[in-house]
Amino acid sequence: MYNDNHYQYKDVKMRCQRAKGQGPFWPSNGCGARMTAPRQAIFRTLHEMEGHPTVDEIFAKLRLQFPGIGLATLYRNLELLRSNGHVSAFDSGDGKLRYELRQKAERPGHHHHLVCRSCHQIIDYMNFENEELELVKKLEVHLVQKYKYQVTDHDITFYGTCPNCSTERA
Amino acid sequence: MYNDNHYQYKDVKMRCQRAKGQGPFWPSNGCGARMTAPRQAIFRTLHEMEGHPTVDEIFAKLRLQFPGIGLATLYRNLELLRSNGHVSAFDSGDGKLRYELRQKAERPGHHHHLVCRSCHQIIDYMNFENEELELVKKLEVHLVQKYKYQVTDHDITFYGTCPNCSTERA
DNA sequence: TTAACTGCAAACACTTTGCATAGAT
DNA sequence: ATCTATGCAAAGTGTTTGCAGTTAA
Repeated sequence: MYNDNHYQYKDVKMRCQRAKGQGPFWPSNGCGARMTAPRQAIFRTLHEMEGHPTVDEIFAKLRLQFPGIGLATLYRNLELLRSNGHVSAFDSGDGKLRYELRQKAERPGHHHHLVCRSCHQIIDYMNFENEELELVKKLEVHLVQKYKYQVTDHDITFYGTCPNCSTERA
Repeated sequence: MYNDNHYQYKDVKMRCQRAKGQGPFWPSNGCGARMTAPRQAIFRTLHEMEGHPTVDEIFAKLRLQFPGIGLATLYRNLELLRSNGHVSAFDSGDGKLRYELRQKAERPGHHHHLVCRSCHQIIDYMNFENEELELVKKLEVHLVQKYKYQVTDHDITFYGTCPNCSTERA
């Protein structure tokens, strides 16, 4: 049973996950995905969170608003969102997946990550110029030609040691 | 007990993991790391393997040469090697870590990854020109200045669908 | 009305840890 | 002689799955 039902639907468009070429949006499109209160709460929580929360961080916050929700529901929805492209999953090296809304509003420019190998802090950066975009485009075209991959996205991550961890060791 | 002892030490230089500024190399440097038969076999196996094997793939091959070795030993050594920088760990998105010798010989040029979101196949590519190197350098300098990170390395990954998985879905 | 979704708990897969023993230096 | 590494098994951790009941459409 859903323990809490006071959230209203948002204008969330969820692409159909099962068939291609079918009506692409939720709700009532015949592709199966339904908007429920727990799912609604998950969207809401993700929108409210900053950074790259882990599943348990999301779950903790979620439970404040929606006490009865189960962890499995969160996992199932995150996977659904990921496969729909609404959310991206990211492994910072500590074994826990971290999630992030792909577009909090309307594609605010993609960013990349700067990860501390020691404490797993993650910094976003988005200092890309045309230069980067050109290079990436070039690489993509090359990869498509050479390997016949349909490239959908990319990820650039720098690893290192954050100021805190540097001074700790020094 | 070590069940197999017919491997000889190699000229593997393992950086000390515990203190900085101390004698940096193994063996007999006082930093604690010792070369043992199982460890030797792990090095050897990694050298022999292509691609980005998972732990169980490494373990399977390892057992052929060194039947008595324990899985925990492999994990412990991979972590040691990773922290020493001899090996890099990489998550392709299927939840299993994949390992790769950082330098099979003498830094043969780093490569990046092209990952299939569907079957998790990984292709290496190394088509980087000066262009890329310059861009990356520029970004690194920027990141160091702005965030005070000591950047040690980076990773560029393209995601998409491989030819096999594309045709399967079509 | 029916097919999707949920919560719970049990199962899972991968990794880490405790401990007594073996081994490198 | 000392202190690290090993193998085994048990514990841990994060994630997935089976199921009976609930709910969106």
